[in-house]
Amino acid sequence: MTHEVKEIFAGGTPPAPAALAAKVRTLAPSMTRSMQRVAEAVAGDPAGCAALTVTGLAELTGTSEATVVRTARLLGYPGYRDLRLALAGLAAQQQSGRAPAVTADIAVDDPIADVVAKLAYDEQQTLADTAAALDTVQLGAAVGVLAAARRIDVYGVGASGLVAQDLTQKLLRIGLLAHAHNDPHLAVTNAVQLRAGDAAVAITHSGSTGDVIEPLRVAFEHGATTIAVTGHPDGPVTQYADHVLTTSTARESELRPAAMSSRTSQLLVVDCLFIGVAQQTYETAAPALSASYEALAHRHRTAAR
Amino acid sequence: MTHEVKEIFAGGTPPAPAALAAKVRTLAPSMTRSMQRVAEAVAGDPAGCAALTVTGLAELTGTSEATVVRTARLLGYPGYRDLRLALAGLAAQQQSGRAPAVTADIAVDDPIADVVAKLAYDEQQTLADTAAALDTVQLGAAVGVLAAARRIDVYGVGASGLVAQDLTQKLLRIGLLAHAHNDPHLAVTNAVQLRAGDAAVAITHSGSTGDVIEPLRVAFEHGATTIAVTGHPDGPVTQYADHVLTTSTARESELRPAAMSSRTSQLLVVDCLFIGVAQQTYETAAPALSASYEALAHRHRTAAR
DNA sequence: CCCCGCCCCGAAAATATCTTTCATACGTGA
DNA sequence: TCACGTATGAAAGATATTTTCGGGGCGGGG
Repeated sequence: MTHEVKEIFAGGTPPAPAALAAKVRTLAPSMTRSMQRVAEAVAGDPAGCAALTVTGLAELTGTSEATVVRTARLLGYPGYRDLRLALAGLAAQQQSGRAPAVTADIAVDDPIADVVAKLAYDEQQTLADTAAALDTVQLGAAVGVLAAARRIDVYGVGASGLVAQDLTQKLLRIGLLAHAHNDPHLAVTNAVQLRAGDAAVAITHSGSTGDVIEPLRVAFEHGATTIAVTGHPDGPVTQYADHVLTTSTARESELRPAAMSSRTSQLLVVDCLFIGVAQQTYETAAPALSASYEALAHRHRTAAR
Repeated sequence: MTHEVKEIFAGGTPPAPAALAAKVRTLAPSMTRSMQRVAEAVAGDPAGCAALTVTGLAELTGTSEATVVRTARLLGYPGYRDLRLALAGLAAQQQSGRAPAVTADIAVDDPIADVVAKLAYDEQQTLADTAAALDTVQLGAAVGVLAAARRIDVYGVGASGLVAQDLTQKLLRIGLLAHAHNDPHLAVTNAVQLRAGDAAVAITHSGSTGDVIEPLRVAFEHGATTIAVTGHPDGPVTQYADHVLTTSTARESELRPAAMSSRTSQLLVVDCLFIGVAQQTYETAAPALSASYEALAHRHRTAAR
């Protein structure tokens, strides 16, 4: 069963071009120890690994050929051969293009200027990873669903709750009927009302937040079209999701909780959703946007510009 | 014998990195007809050829596998396998070189993939700008204020309200007494309670949002230390701010409201504040962080492994 | 005009590489 | 402790690559 799911997922995701490091991080938790060793080697030294055959990489990581192939599959490639090609591409990009730039962790005694630089760099990296790994087909489908939905419910708690509210605020601005639910009970209560033609969006980094999965399940079972925005596409939440949008998972450190970069990633996805929907509903969205600007204008003391 | 010579030559020339087209031209005269066909195909469509096996490329060029291998040798690679890897690298380079052309605005008819690329690029740009423009002295001072504050009130409405909540969530996690106010009336009511030793933070992009300025003024006048996070440091809000943190102002377009990039910018500033405070209060912050992780753990259905 | 020899070229054998299968060992929960 | 499911590597099986080898075109000499 589990394998079936994995294979379907792998099939749906076309071979990643340069978002490999991100994918490794995203999928690392669902990997076995041996596979993690392989993934680590691959992410750590793309150029070096590209020079190795299956057997070589297996020996290097102290595993077997089978494990290497399995890892390649999990990362979304048909086999090791293709992973190797992608690796070669990645290596070439790294070498020619931008600085590989070592992301040092933020330390307790870093001066504040370093903190700013490191944080900015990390968030930029997160954005790049997310954009590279985002499945545009799924995104397009999700946009279509939202644009056509009679009503949109968005679920998220904690840090993801803010992202849910952000999406809702934006959708409301272009005249769509959206609502963000923070309270799990109320969320479920409202989810019961949904039916075919409605849309439900669940936002959860872990992919296993019960408080968010539950309303999505109810919405799903009542016939609403469901969308999951998660960093763990193999988590339980995807069971009830018609469309899955994957956010990138950056490694966290003691001082920097995962919530920070997952939020950046989620916001990018949400922004893409919003722009996509705005494009599709441009006729109504544009006037609605201007209207909301004007309505807000008088809340500013002086026209600041 | 002839082979010996070729091998020596190949050995002396390290695998070409990206100067493949040049090499093809240089060596073309010394190639036989069939080999020229292969070389031409390779130079003309690296990406396409990288996807082909020896047999595939042989068929495409109407030649045989042997000829393909011979061509690869002539180009300086040990065999076709290595040529293929180089080809993949070249293709990746070409593609990435094309990407930076996304400076343009987002148009109504942009395909979804372009939207993703442009949004990601813009937000990255915003981050870079913000980090570069951020006054680390002011930031350091603000961090000191928050770390020492008895109580922290954060004001923000609309999109900035979410940023206010984000900051509050984080500060609460490390054991500080923080509260976000969305309701302007309640915000003012609470601001009256503040006094010296307390801190108030106002978040407003325009710098002229009355609903946010008002509570900050009250807090300021009651002796609290005040911090403004704004994109318009010359706006009214700074009158009542002891410390001003400037967020970057990106141009907005019809489809992309200013709220989008200002939010990115604000979040970076808020993250920097948070990390700074966490550093200064590390002794208490670290245990508080771990505690909040554990408290949350049981809200996840299954340990995602 | 025909013959001879050189070397380009591709078919097929030989080899390397990748993939799949299967049995074992490991860890986990009852 | 046992039973079950899962992870893992050894080896068989399938592909891809490389090598070998002989046919055949082309130019020069007879």
